This record gives sequence, structure tokens and C-alpha cells, in this order.
Amino acid sequence: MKGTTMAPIAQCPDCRRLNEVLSRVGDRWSVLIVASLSQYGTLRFNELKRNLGISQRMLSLTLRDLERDGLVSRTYYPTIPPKVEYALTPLGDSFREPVEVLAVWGLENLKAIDAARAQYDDAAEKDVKSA
Amino acid sequence: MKGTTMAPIAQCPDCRRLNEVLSRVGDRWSVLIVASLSQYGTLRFNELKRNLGISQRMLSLTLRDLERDGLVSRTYYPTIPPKVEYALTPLGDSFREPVEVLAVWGLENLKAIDAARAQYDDAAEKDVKSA
DNA sequence: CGGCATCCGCATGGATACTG
DNA sequence: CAGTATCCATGCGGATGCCG
Repeated sequence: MKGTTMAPIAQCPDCRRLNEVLSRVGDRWSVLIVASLSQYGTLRFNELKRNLGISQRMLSLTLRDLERDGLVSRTYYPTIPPKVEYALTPLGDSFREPVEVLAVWGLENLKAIDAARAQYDDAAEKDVKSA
Repeated sequence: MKGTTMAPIAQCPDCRRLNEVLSRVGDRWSVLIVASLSQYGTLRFNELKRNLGISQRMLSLTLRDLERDGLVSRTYYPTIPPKVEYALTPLGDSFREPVEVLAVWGLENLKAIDAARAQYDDAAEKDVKSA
């Protein structure tokens, strides 16, 4: 979702903007990392890894992008063993609201989606049988 | 982003929920289609296609999923040539808020992201030169 | 511990051609 | 017009191994 080349969006004014947003922080891991950090404040690499069930590869890649985009700060302690702490920057913190709104929406509407899906699948199955 | 198998998320209570939400409506096209319909009310297949610069394939696939999940309604007029209208259901309409919040966030923060990114890249380039 | 490098399967998603 | 079917490139994302 992040690095996909896109045909230019002709119309739909703020679709363009949405498209931009999604290109930057629209992938699953970015959202989940921000959500995690927003809950726990500061987390280390492996804490995030365990928390999210993400692979090291995707975690380091996504964290680097988030740091590059100014959403996450990275603090390195050259101790032995080394220690790295990740936290939200003010910009990253501002992203909490959209994430929070999305989470609330999910809480209220996920069951409705499941119901609609089940109903749709039932109807589809009947179509098959009647054919 | 939709059909990816996921390692179970151990901690982070509402990360689980976010994960669910993202699995259903977290992909680029779903969001953009809802955004489009929320602006124009009702759109035909090719209108959406032109609007978003999406391929027929992804449009029909995504629309089917959105219909299955109860976010979008599909009305077929068996005229010649045929005519199909897509619109938001009440459930789909409820999704406008998260999308809207995200769009507003983008309006306010995209430039900051670009700036942070440029700064990060500059710093990285200097590191290369000094090496 | 906190990564990076590599390999690789598989889904995503575009382009094209064809149908009703 | 509104799709479906097929082919194919890209790259996401997981698994493994190694290094500071």
C-alpha cells in the first residue's frame, strides 16, 4: 500500500489528499505501531515486535519510515546490551486522533459488517444451490 | 492488506480491533471509494473508475467486498445499455467520519511529513558524503 | 538486544481481451 | 456500460542467518 505507483486521480478533490495520506501512513503496521506507542508511551524494538506479532523485517522497515516521516522518534542508548526506545513525536501524537476514531468506529460497527457478510454469503450460497 | 494471514496480536487490546478494521476496510481502494461516494452520493461503475484512476479489476473486486460487508449498495437497472448505481448504505455512511477525520489530518499534517522526510533524507545524504 | 541481508512464496494489482 | 477471465510484474511480508 505504501510504495505503489498510482494512476493520477482526476476528480474527487480530497481523494487526492486521502491518497497521499494512505501512501504514507495507510499500511497496517504503521497504524498499529502508532496505536501501540500511543498506548504505552515508549516501547523498545522487541516489545513492539512481541506486541504486534510483526516480523523484524517489517518492524525495522516501518519504524524507519515512521521516523523518516517524523511520526516516531528513535533514541539509542549505547549500553551493553544496546537499548533503543521508540516514542511518538508531536506529529505522531497528532495522528492518534484519526486512529482513535477508526478504532471506535470498529468497536461500534464490526459486528454489523460481520452480519452483513454472513447474510451476503448465505444468499450467494442459495444462488448456487438453485442453479 | 486485506487477505493477509496474521500472527495473533498478543497484547495491545484495541490493536486487535484496529487490526480487524484494517483487514476489512483498510485498503486504499475501499477508503477512496467510500470517500468518492460520500462526496457524490451516487456513482456509476465507470464514473468511479474515472474518478479514482482505478483498474476495472480492482474496482469490481473492491466494490463486491464493500457490498458484501454492507457498506455499499448496488442497484442494477436492466436497461440497454445496462446501468448500475453505487451508493453508501447507512453503515457505509457511518464510515464517513473516520475517513473525514483522516482527510482533515492529512490536510493539516502532510506538509509536516514532507518536511520531516526531506530533512531526514538530507541528513542521510550528508552521512554518505562524510563516510 | 537491535538490527541488516538474503531468499522466497504469495497476494496485490495493473493491462489486456472478451462477454452480455 | 458493466463487468469477468487471464496473464503477468511488482513488492509485501514471513523465515532464516549473521553481525555489532
